[in-house]
Amino acid sequence: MSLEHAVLGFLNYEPMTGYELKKMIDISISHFWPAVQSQIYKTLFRMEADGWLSVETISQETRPPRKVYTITDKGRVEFFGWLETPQPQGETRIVWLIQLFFAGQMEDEKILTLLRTLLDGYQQRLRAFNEIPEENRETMKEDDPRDQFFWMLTADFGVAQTIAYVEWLSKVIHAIEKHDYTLPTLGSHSK
Amino acid sequence: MSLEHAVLGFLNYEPMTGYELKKMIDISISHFWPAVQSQIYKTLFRMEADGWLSVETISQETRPPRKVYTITDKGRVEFFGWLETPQPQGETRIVWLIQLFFAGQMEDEKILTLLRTLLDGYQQRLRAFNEIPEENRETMKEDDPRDQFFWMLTADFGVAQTIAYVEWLSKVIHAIEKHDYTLPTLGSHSK
DNA sequence: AAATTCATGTAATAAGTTACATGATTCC
DNA sequence: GGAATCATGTAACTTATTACATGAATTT
Repeated sequence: MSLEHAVLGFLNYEPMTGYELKKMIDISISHFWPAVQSQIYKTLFRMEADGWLSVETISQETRPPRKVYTITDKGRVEFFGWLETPQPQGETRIVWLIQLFFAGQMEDEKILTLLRTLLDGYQQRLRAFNEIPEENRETMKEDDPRDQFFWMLTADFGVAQTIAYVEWLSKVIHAIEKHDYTLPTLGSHSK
Repeated sequence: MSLEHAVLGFLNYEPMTGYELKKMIDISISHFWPAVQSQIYKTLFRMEADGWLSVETISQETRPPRKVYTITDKGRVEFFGWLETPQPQGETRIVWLIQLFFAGQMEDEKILTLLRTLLDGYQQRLRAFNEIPEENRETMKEDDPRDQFFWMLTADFGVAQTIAYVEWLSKVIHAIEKHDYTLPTLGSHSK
């Protein structure tokens, strides 16, 4: 499982609780690998049982005890082995492409409404991406600049992908608006 | 679940068996919504119980009986309701982006090896996409040209997305080759 | 006064994958 | 002779989501 290795990666920077991990994931890798709280806790439990992590439970008066997880040597070996192992191409599951596949059965106006809503959503997403660096630049100030480069790269990927979606949706919307049902010629993409 | 609605969409063209559905899915929507055989059979069973499909079992001498599924009125209502309902932006789960996120801990050469393997894979995928239309054009010859347009659109999306990945990976590879760790400026993407 | 933060967890459900099982027929 | 096609299914497992539960302290 990949969440496990993401957790190892984070804990290799510094020990953390599940709660803190959740926050880290949300502001970093969640746009290509989201994780909900319950899954993180379950994963940490399993990883500790597997000897990849050790736990230190620190009692608090008013709150539940903090369970601080630390990566073990075994975990570190696992992590670095994984880190240089080629991983499969990711999966893209896009429900609205199923809709589009069957859109021949819909009126143009209804299709256009759907597509415009999608375009709008992705444009918003693009704006959200551009606000990420402002928010995080402060947080990362003191970290290794080479680390920072790779962190930013993944955000840059998100931007590139979203731009591709926006451009593609615009193209399709214009084609349908002009009732131009010329079959897209798959090979003829410029560049 | 979306597989259910994809099944409704296919059965709205014509009644089919699970086996035939599997083949249809493989040559059409599998690149953005794959489905394994066991899942299709399970889904068909559930959908029939829900009254979205009806079954006709046709015995055969040597083989298991063909179970031909037909969409019901209830299923058709469900399908067309779903078809015009806005769906969420898809999810992209890409393991190698987790690797890249933590790549600060790896040597440049190892990162480059990973990235070149990925680039190669996506370029192959691109070539595979360009061979799709040749294969399917015959199969689709007699179908509604408006349907055909939307079918090809989803393949075109696959191409566009893969090109975006290829270009992005090339960019990153070149940057690392030149040891240019300038932080990507997220807002500055040309068009 | 209400919402957010901190901090843990469980239970139920859904969705998807892997692997197994059967077995004749037809194509290479 | 071996692989692919046709055609069904089950069982175990993994991964992820949703929803519930608790409860003080702090911020808005």
